[in-house]
Order: sequence, then structure tokens, then C-alpha cells
Amino acid sequence: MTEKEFLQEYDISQFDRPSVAADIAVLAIRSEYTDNYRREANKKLSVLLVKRGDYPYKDKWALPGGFLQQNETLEECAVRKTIEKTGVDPVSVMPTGVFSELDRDPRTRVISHAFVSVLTEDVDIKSTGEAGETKWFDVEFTREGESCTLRLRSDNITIETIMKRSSHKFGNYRYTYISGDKLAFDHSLILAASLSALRKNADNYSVTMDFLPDKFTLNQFQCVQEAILNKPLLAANFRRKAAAFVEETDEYITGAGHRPAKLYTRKEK
Amino acid sequence: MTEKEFLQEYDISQFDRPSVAADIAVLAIRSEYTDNYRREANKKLSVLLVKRGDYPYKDKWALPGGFLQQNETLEECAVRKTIEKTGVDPVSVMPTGVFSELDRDPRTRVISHAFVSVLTEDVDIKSTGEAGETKWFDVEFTREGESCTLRLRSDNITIETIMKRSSHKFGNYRYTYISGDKLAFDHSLILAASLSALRKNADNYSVTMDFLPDKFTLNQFQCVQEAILNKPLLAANFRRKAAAFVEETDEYITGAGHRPAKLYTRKEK
DNA sequence: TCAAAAGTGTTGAGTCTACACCCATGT
DNA sequence: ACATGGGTGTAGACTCAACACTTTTGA
Repeated sequence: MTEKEFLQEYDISQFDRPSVAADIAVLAIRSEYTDNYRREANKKLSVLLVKRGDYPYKDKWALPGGFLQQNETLEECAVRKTIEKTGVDPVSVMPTGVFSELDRDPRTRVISHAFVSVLTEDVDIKSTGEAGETKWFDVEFTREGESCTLRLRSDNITIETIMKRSSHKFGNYRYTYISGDKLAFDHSLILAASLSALRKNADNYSVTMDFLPDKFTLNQFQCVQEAILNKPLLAANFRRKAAAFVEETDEYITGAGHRPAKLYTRKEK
Repeated sequence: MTEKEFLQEYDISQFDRPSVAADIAVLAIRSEYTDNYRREANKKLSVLLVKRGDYPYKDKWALPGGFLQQNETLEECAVRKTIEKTGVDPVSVMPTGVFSELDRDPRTRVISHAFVSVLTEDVDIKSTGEAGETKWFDVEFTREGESCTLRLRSDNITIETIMKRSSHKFGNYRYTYISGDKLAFDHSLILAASLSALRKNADNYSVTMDFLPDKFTLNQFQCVQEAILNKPLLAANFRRKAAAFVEETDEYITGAGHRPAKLYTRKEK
């Protein structure tokens, strides 16, 4: 069955209203390998993609996601679909935008709600990569003037998309495709918009903190912040600014070959 | 026909998926009356509400809004519905959140997309108030500790709702009803969330500017900013900060009984 | 003439950046 | 011992709130 046949047989008449879906960019802060027992590993941002098994966009890589069920909210849908399709629990999800353009999906009208999640604790990548259908891709998202480049890399796969940053009304950016590889549907554009929404919001430290575990060191916090903003921060200054958002505990992390780090919690309010 | 009969006769079986809707808080900066030809009028924030003519929530006040059609995006739907129901053109609309809780609407499952619009030029209120079905309400939205009060006033109508600010994940607040009057559906909660999203975003001056006309004076800009943030700003400081976001023209506004004000435009990028 | 907004200058308080420096630890 | 991250101090640059002051207008 070709994609064309598939689409012809798709009974669009049963749908006289849009379908409602959630798509989610699950990001992880991954540590690069280091052979120095003391030195902190470099951190890279990765995104979790799923290879589509069916038409449309068969064999293309896509963000996990799917249609909303009657007994769940959109946030619950995003979490459920991610677990079903990848085995990864995205823990908490942040909304990043709604995509309601008319021709997003060749089957029928679909309104997609985009979310982003950042996993700040080490993820066991092997357990999620079964059958080659689910993979983590290193993310590089850069901008030179008008055009933005989204580069996704995993093993021997590279997906590179050139986009234009178009609208910036109300502080939110949208992107349009120019050239290069594409993810399924408009997922390249959704991923780009979600990354820029995440970066914009992460300027406020409290947003970043919502992705951290209950107890964390200031260095963990800083690594997440640096990975999201994609720039290094001076530890001395970071810790002073972060102090306004956290509360000390009397627990420490030891065993890293240097002075123990105090654990902190999110400050309420 | 009572509300109960109406709901019993509503054929819910025709819907095996959620309906998709947009609801919009149209705000206007309204000038209070002044008898001094020179003195600038006080500015008040008002919201446009529609009295429901049908079940459910017959005779309750509601935000304008309605169901998405197949040939429009959600933004277009919000604009179309506002014009249809009130005769007011909201010009440009900012998304403020999605409400996908299961029991928002007694008829069937409805996913509502909230928008806000701020009208910065004087609106002819009389032309929109036909048949008493559409009215502007002065808005007061205050918070003391845990509980928030939303007070809406128009002529002899006062709608006062007490709510609790509940979740603040990722920088966005949600509200839950405690006591007092209610708008139709969960529109009190949507309005509260939209107002706080607007205030949060308006910290960035460029968001406020997206609601201004193509040419504006710095005083106009400041009045909008003050109405949204609900606090006075020092003109000298405001103008220096705003300078980064605007470009001069060589046009002036005269006739106000004082030195002419230069017109500015939004600075691109 | 004069009150009001338009617009500029200045001062002192506070914040942020960069860097120097000491502390505590596991190998 | 020592490299490394944990953590504090501080000088200079920068930003910002407050207020004083001058300019220009219409009635």
C-alpha cells in the first residue's frame, strides 16, 4: 500500500471536526563520556524521537504524541503517549504552543498542542532504544540572522533543517521551513518553536527549577540552565542569583573527589 | 424548556471526540470623564462580556467565543466569533492558555483555547451594547495572600468572584473557584488566567507594543502599560526604557493644550 | 498667563560581571 | 599532594527609581 492509496482509503467523512492531539519534545541533559574521575562531564541536550511505522510519513522521525482520549487532559495525553511510544516518563510537561494551521496533517484536520519536558537526571538510553524505533538525538539549534539551523544527530543519522524565524508577536516565535531534511508532519517547526519557548521561559530560573528533582545541588541546577540556554555561566554569580529561588537542606552529596555539595529544594512561592 | 430538559435532549452520541473552541478576553483601555481640557483622563481596564441567550448558563455573562470551523485557525476563530457576537474587532489576539479539563462544559467535552486582546484606541461603547446582550465591564483583579478577587462592574451590575491561585508551574498561574458570582462555564477562571498571563508578559514592553496602533505617542504606550500592570510609572524613566523598543517618526500630535508629542513606531526586531 | 504634558539631566542605590581567593574532598 | 568543584568577597560597570528642571502648547 502506497502513501497515496492509504490516503485515498482514509475515510475523512467520519470527521466533521478537527482531531485533537498532543506532541511533546522530551529533552534530556546527557553527560558526555569523561575519563577523569573528578572532572564534571560536559552536558549535551538531546531530544527523543520516534520512527513512524505507518503512513503518513512512514519511516520518518517524529516527536512522540497522539490523539487525545475522552478521559484525559492534554497534559495527561502528552505523558501517556510518550510512555506508550518510548517507555520514557517525561515527568512534568510545559505547554509551548498550539498548532492549528489547516493542512498540518494529510489525513484530516488536526489541532496539535505542543509540550516540552526536560529530564534532568541521567536517563538509561539503552532501555529506550528498542528495535531502532526510538532514539535520542543530540540537539543543536543555532541562528544566524534570518535563518535558523536545527541539527539532530544520533549515531550515523543526521537530520539538518534550515528554517526561517517568522513571527515574533507577543514574544513567541514561529518558524517556517526553508530547506534540508524534515521530521514527520510539521514536527521540525514544532520542535523549533518549543526550543525557543523553553529558552525564553528559562530566563526565569523558576521555570528551569520545575524540571529538577525534589533535591538537587546548585551545580545540577546550573548544568540544566546552561544546557537550556546553551551558554556557560559563572558559578559564583549563578549561585547568588539562584539563592533567591531555593532553600537549603542539611544534606550533602559526597563521593565526587571534591568538597561535598549541599542539597537544595525549590523555595515555595 | 429547562436546562435539565435541554441537556437530556442534547445528543451527546454524535460527539465521540472533543469539540474545539476559542474564548477571548477583549480588554479596552477606557478613559474616564474629565472636565479639564488639558488634563489627561484616568484610564481604566474593561472587559467585553456577552449575556448568554441559550442553555447552558442561560442569562449568565460569558466571554465571547465559540466552536472552531474547518476553514480557520484558532486565532481566526477567536476574531470571527468576537465580531459575530459583539461587533467589536479585536484586531490582534494573544494566546493565554488551553483549558482541557473534562467537565468544563455540560453538553460535551470541549477544549477551549483562551486568547486576550487589548484595544488601545478609544472604542465606541454605545455601538456595541445593543439589546443589553453585550457590555463592557470595568475590571479589578486583586490578590491578598492566597485568595484573588475579580470584580467586574457595569452600570448596576457587579460580578464579584473569589478565587484561589493554585498552580504556578512553568510561570503560568491557574485559578480555582472559591465563592461569589460566576461567569458562564469556567470563564471566570479563564479570565483570571488570561489577565495574569497578560500581566506577566507585559513586563516585556514589546508584548504591550503589539497591541498599539502603527503610530503612537510614548504617553499612549505608557497608559497601556500602566493599565495592564495596574500601577503608575514615572514618565521620565518609562520613556528611556521604551526608547529601546520604538523608532521616531517626524510627525507630531498637536491640539492637546500642551507641547506636541512625537509619534513613534515599533522598532523592527 | 499658566497648567499640563513633553522631554532631558542627575544623583544615589542597587544589581550584575568578572575574577581572585579559600575550603573540603577522593584518589 | 593536588586537581577539582563548592563556596565567598569585591571592585568596577552598568542599570534603575526618584526627582529637579526646561520646553511648548491652547485656552
